[in-house]
Amino acid sequence: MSTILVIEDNLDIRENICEILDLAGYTTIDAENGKIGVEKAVEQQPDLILCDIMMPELDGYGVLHILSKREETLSTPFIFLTAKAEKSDVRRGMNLGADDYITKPFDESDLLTTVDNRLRKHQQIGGHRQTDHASFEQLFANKSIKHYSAKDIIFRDGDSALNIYYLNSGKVKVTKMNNDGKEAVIDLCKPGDFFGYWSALQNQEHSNSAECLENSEIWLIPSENFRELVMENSEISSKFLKLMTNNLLIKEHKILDLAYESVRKRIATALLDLRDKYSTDEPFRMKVSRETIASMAGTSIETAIRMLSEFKSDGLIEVNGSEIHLINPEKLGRMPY
Amino acid sequence: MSTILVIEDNLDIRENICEILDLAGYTTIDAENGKIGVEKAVEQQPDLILCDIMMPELDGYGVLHILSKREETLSTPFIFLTAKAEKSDVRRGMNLGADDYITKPFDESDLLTTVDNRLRKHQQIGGHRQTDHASFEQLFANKSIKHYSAKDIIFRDGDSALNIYYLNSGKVKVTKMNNDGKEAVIDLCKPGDFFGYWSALQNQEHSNSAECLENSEIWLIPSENFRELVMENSEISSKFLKLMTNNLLIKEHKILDLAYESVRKRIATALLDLRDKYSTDEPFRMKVSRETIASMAGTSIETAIRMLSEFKSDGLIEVNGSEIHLINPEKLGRMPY
DNA sequence: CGTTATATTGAAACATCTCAAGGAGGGTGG
DNA sequence: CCACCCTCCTTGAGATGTTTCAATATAACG
Repeated sequence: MSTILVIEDNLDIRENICEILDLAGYTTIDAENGKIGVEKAVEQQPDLILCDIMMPELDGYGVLHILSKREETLSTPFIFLTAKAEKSDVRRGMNLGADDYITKPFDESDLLTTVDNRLRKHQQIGGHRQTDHASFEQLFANKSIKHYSAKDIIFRDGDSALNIYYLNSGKVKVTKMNNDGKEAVIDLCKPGDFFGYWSALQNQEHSNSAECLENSEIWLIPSENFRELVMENSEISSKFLKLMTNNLLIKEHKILDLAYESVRKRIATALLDLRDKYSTDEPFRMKVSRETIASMAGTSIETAIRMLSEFKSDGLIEVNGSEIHLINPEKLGRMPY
Repeated sequence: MSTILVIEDNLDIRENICEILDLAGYTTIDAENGKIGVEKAVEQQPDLILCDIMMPELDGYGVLHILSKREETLSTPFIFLTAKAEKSDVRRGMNLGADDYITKPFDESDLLTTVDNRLRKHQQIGGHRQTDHASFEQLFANKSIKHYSAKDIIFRDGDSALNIYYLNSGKVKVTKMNNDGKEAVIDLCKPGDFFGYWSALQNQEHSNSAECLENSEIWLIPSENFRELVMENSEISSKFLKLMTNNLLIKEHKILDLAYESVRKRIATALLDLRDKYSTDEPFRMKVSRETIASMAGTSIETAIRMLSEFKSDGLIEVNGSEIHLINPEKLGRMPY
């Protein structure tokens, strides 16, 4: 579980926050002023920092300023605590690079939701931003850029893997079809993801198909280049190893789900997956075809719809047309059956 | 599909063989004598060679002798065609390094089964032998060797990934359990396979468990070493990239199967998977618990048993106790529902 | 504004799971 | 060497979850 540093001068508030976070299963570190906060942040590298603005010694702005210069903490999510929602305070904090803010007094769920969202978002971006760094320039040296619209097929099962693909913007689903023409979603790609590279590594044909879910800009990298770089450049090969590891772990999990979980639960998981990939901001709403949802959960469209109606009457989601709106994602995740 | 070189001086027989193989979907190359055969073998590097023994110019032994010296063909499966099953002929051929032999006259299924088996076996060994080469010595430099008996747990979900594992001999299954305690087989390992390295790469805890199916010798490599080597040594990292690619493709397929195939078909697939991993020699027979089969197919033990009884009454398999014997694997693979 | 694609619902057919009970084999200790 | 226990395998029958087919409603699009 994640570690959270709480920097707050008021003892009561500090203890209260730590207690709530502890109960929610986070590990907490506390600091009673800005100076100590900075020290502990650099030393212990927490996964997220909650920090009061008004403090003696060194105020919240100062803490943020320092931490955003240091290598160790520069990308740690930073949330301000402000006594009252003074617009100007908040604006200044956000301009300095804070990720979010919470106004005091707050209730438990405010705190937990905000913390949770930021942690999740950070993991995504962490996975994302890594890719457009350093030695990846080489990889993109011979890229060609293509634009696709929704429903365009990027490649099909059986096409020879001439390129690997980097999704710069948009949404893409990677699917695989069985002999009866039923389709399963193997992967959902968000901006910053690579896809179609497994087969390219083996110098084979694509074993799956890729289709755009909305207008997308995709970078094509010749497989040849990719293979060479992977062989030579250990930075790139280890990056891809990590990508594939992640992928494998996700697929393992998916196998387990498909083997033994009920459709109801699989649909819930599909919705949460969609949120994790594509949430821009809470509350999460999104346009997805029922077909996509069904093929993410490995079930028929009708069954998928039935489950959605159940969720709707349970007050977990709202639906209008193809737009789905997650009202209570937490409960969706805790679904017992 | 694979390419097969047929070396045979008798025109009728040669054409007959090629025709059968063509119909079965193989690409064929033919050669009317040993000399031409050698030339074509070196030039076109077929995936398998069928070769008559008695031929003018250069006989079958000669062909085998030459080809087993050449880099290009040294590991290509080589099957002799002998006019009558003269024991001595056959023995001499096998001593020279032939992989199998077919006695003329033969019927279609003889030919196809033998060819099929050899191709499959070769792929396995190819996948296996690769690993104990060259720079893998470094990987094994700090290994410790452990012996486990059947049903021993090697690691559990949640253990920290201190080592990666190489199965030197025996059989291991890697499984993952869901909250209800139901287990799915994620991977079956045969000698020469690595396992438990995904989590080690990420410096995380194991996300699955590994259990021996029979007495096994396992080499443990400290994760630390492994991670360092992967970073530095591009030969190793690219080898593992390939391993993971394969793994991903297999898992993709498994996801599709679990999503939409009937239990009947999934059980058939599980049996064939077992054969592909563990067949020592045809006909295939093996001891596997019903539980393992069930968790490979993602179903309950009872259902797995019911399917096995169906297969039994359809004459596809034979069962005594926990030993299963595949009588008609081809038909098992072509199972329509 | 019509036409097509997509979403929704119902009811029956079907596959699979669960629970329950019995059988076969293998090993252990008396 | 036999009786017993334990584990694993097998079968039955009812309950349940899921799919399918068919009909209708709604949304999307040019």
